[in-house]
This record gives sequence, C-alpha cells and structure tokens, in this order.
Amino acid sequence: MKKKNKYTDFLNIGLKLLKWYDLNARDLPWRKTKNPYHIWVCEIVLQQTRVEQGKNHYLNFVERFPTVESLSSAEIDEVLLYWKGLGYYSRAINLHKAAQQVMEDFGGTFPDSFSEILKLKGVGKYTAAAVSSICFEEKVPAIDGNFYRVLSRVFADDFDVSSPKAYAYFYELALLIMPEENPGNFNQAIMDLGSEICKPKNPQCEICPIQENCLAYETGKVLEFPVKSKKVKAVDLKLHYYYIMYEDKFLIKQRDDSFIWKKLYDFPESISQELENFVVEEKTVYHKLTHKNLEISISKVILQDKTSFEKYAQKHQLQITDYENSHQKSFPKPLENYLKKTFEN
DNA sequence: AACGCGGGGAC
DNA sequence: GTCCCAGCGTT
Repeated sequence: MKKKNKYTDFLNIGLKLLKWYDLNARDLPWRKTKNPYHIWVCEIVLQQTRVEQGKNHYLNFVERFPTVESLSSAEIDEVLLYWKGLGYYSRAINLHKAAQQVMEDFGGTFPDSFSEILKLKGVGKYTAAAVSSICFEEKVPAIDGNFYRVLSRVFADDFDVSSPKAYAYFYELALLIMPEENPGNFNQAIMDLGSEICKPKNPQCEICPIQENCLAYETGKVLEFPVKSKKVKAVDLKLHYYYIMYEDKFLIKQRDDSFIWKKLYDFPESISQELENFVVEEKTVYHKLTHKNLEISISKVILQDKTSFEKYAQKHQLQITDYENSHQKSFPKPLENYLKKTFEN
C-alpha cells in the first residue's frame, strides 16, 4: 500500500486539532457563552495580553457592563477604571467608542459577520475573525501570534512573521488545514495549542497531537520558527511630576489621548514660579515598559494655605482629590505605586 | 512599511 | 537582561 504523503494531508491536521480540542480545551470563562458582545470584549482584553493576566479584568468588565448598551452609556473614566493595569489603554477608549457605534450604526444589535464586525473601532482582522467564527460559525481563520508560530513550525516556513505581508501569507496556509465545520473551535484549538503545547520556549512536542505532521519537529528545528526580523529597541525617557498637596488632598489632571497612558490621570508636569519655594523633596522611581525605560522624578510640594491651594487648582485646571477618591480614577502603574507608598506610611 | 502603545510572566 | 502575549491605529 502506498503511503500517503503526511505533509500534504493538510485537512487531516485541522481535523486532528478539532478532536484534540474536544478533549483538551482549557476551561475559560468566555467559553461558556456565544454572546458576541462578551466574546468581543474578551478578544479586546486579550490582545497582546496573556490569559492569566486578562481573565479577571474580563470577568469584572462584563459584570459591570453586561450589555453593549450599558457600555455605550458609561462614562469613559469608569470604563478606564475597569481597564486599570491592563495597558494599551486605547483599547478601552476604542471599545467604548465601538459600543456607541453598535448603538448608532447597528441599531443596538451586535454585527454578525466578519466584514461588519471589522467596521468597529479597535477591531482588526484578527478580532473580527475570532468573533465571527466563534459566535457565527463563519469560516475565517483568526491569525494571531499563536497561528504564526504553529503554522510556521508545521510547515517549517521561514516567512518573516513581522512582515506586513505575513497576515495574508499565513491566511492562505491556514485555509489549507481549516475544516469546513466548527471554525470557531478550530481557531480556539490553535490558540490552546499555541499557548499550552506549541510554546515559544519549551514546546511540549512529546504530547503534541500533530507532532507527526510537523516538519520543524521532524527536522529538529522547532525553535528556529517562527522567523521574526523586527527588533525592538527600548528608549530612555524622563518624566517629571509635581505632587502638590495640602493636608490630605493633592492635585491631578487627565492625560490627553496621545503618547502613553491615554486618558489616564496623573500629576501636573510643571509648576508656576510661585510654588518653587514649597518643594520639599524629590523622589525618583524607575519603570520599565516594553519599549521604554522610564525615569520618573516626583517633586513633592506642600502648601499650607487652603485658599491658595484651591486657587492654584482652579487657575491651572487641576482636580483636587484625596487618596480615597483617587481609587475612582485610573492612574499609570508607577504613579499608583507612588500613591500607595505615600499613603500607607 | 514602520512605529507607538503597557504590563506582566517565563526563562 | 530578552522575548512574547487571543493586535490595532496612525503616518
């Protein structure tokens, strides 16, 4: 009997993954629902974010905003409060805008196809594919980091995944192995395989359901894939803040939606001459972001006079708050840490 | 095509 | 320290 070429038996790979998923799917909260609004929120939360990091944020978010209508009518500050600590804050801003988009452009009904979902702010091809396949059984591969890794290994393909053309390229590869039925499960199977088995480091090839279909495994080159050319360089950046206080109150402002920490709250970044004499100390904290090394110096300014404190706030359009109240706002991580340290002494 | 955008976990 | 994560928007 002639042996079938295992590397060209593409569809079999997809079927194996579906079978594997049936038995090994992770038990995750969003897998109990096909509510497109919830799946959408989940997908946005999990962009560039590990499941363990995003899980609680997802649960809290859909508990507070259970429907697209409830999200659309919320204040952006509260939406950001529920996003606190997740990073990439434009995701929350776009999520909020897109909820209003659903109310206005889609009559309050969440769109039910890839091309319509794609119109939502903050939704790209990956997210539109994930939601439409999971909730509406649309056969479209959700090409994310897991997909790049799994496919480039299975086919031992050195196509540069950091190239803008990678999406289209791997999309075609994905269609080769994607079964007609259960596209949502297929996409989630790739995600689970990528995060549990076909990991960037320490891949668990011994227990991989498609080990015998994997060209990289057979040639002992699993760790050579995926190929990624783009290099990220961290830049050093200095920020200076003024922590202006009177008794237990202090002054904050809201950031704009450019640069880092969009729409989050922080402290004034400058002071007028008259306050220079009231600076009592300066602390420096360091904070590492993915592409930035931040050096943040914070000068403490203590005012003794209530009236001048309030007048200063009004003149420079700063909000007066206290520690208790500041919990209703979303602050960047390093500033949250600073506040915590300041008030827990 | 290249870059900006957070925070955290694994190694 | 490095890499990467259920990516997207802007230029």
